[in-house]
Amino acid sequence: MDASPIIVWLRRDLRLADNPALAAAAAGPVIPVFILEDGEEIGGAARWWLRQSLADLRRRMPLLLRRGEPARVLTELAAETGASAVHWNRRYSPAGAASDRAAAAALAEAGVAVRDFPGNLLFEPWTVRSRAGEPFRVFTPFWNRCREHEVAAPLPAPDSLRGPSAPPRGDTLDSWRLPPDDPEWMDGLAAAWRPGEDAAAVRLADFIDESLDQYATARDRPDQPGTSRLSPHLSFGEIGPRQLRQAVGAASLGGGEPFLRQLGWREFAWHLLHHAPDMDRVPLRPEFARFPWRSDDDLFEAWRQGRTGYPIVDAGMRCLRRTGWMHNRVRMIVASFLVKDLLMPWERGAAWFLERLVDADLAINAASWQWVAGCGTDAAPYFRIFNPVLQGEKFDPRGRFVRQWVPELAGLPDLTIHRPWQAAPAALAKADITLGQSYPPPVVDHGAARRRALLAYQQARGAA
DNA sequence: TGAAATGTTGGGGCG
DNA sequence: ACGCCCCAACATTTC
Repeated sequence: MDASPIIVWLRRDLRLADNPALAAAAAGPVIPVFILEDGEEIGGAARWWLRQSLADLRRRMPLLLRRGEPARVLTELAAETGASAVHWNRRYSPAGAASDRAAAAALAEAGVAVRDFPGNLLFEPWTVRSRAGEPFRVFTPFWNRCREHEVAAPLPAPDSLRGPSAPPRGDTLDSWRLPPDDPEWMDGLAAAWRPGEDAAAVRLADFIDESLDQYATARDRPDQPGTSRLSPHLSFGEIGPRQLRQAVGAASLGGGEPFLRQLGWREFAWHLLHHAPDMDRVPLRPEFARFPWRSDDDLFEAWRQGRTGYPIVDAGMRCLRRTGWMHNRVRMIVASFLVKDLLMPWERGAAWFLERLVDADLAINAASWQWVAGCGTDAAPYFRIFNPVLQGEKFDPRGRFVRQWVPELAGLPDLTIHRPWQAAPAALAKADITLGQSYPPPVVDHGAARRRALLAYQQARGAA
């Protein structure tokens, strides 16, 4: 007689390798299921990625698709298939954890065993504590403490997966209509990315071969391919952090430490969100609740479309629109510009990032925007204001990145590519640029904007 | 994981 | 030869 099957509920862990929930079930018949949850908030670019990633996974395992409330879907599926247990790898967002608790309760009620596993983070957020037993609020001591913890080695993919003798039926992927009906920017995503576990492994191997050794310095250069570009693969769990840690550690190249440190920021963000579940909406520093933001739809639209008149900002925003991704250095620059030069509330920028980033990650996004805005606990001080011209000249010195995404400026010489309004009339004419027509003049003067931001900060601090 | 304002120093032009 | 001034260049402070 066939052993009763185990349901493996896959979420943002769309992989076969290093998947503890799957590995623990694979000895007998397995029913892997992905559930499209009612009311789940997922941005347009992420929906596109999810569609591709699920399609890829279904070519490699008999993945069942169902939609609805997980507690109901899973109890029904267990009853239908006679499954004895449901496995999953834990998730850590407030909504995700609540949904998991509800599912666990319903399954227990129905007499179905539940086993949950760690696998999407290196360290469970509640296990990292200071000597005093408190959660950390500053990155460096957090990361130092993490290094004292053991990390399990990644698990191999199961040798084989066996389904039940009578496989249940589910939805078709197409019926979910995941990607928005907007071909204009879907094409850009398709040209830039190949979702899926195999593609993630190739990307990791290429990164280690080509870029890891110089990562410490090259990672700051948007004009060079120095970063891993693994973020969307990691976000969807096509590769797990333990796999990254092992692969990079084994390479023992120069960039290993700084790369793992970046993984550390991911861990820290989820640590913070675990202990401050409203961090995506509420500033961690309470005095920022009364900050005099100036929401302005026209300026926000200029930022979103990449028409601020600051080339490095516009290049980044257009790259995001087109590819669903932006270099981390450029994310800091455009975020600083929105929050400090335009005095716009950081939540508006955060919402746009979640809508358009293929690597949209609730915790990292909230922690990073709060870091830039200065309202996080371990944040850049508010008076630390990026100058978009100097940042551009420092990190894109030949203007290669700007020329790629703001082609109307391509004819300007390197000397003025980051400050076209200072180019000589002859140089503008030669490059076929008319400021105000082919390219906008700066929407704000950075010097004046900086002074205004400092004033607003003092005002908010005084009022607190 | 800043940048601007302010302070200090030392070489060289010049009367 | 000497003192004075100018101003890069660098360092420190401030936001």
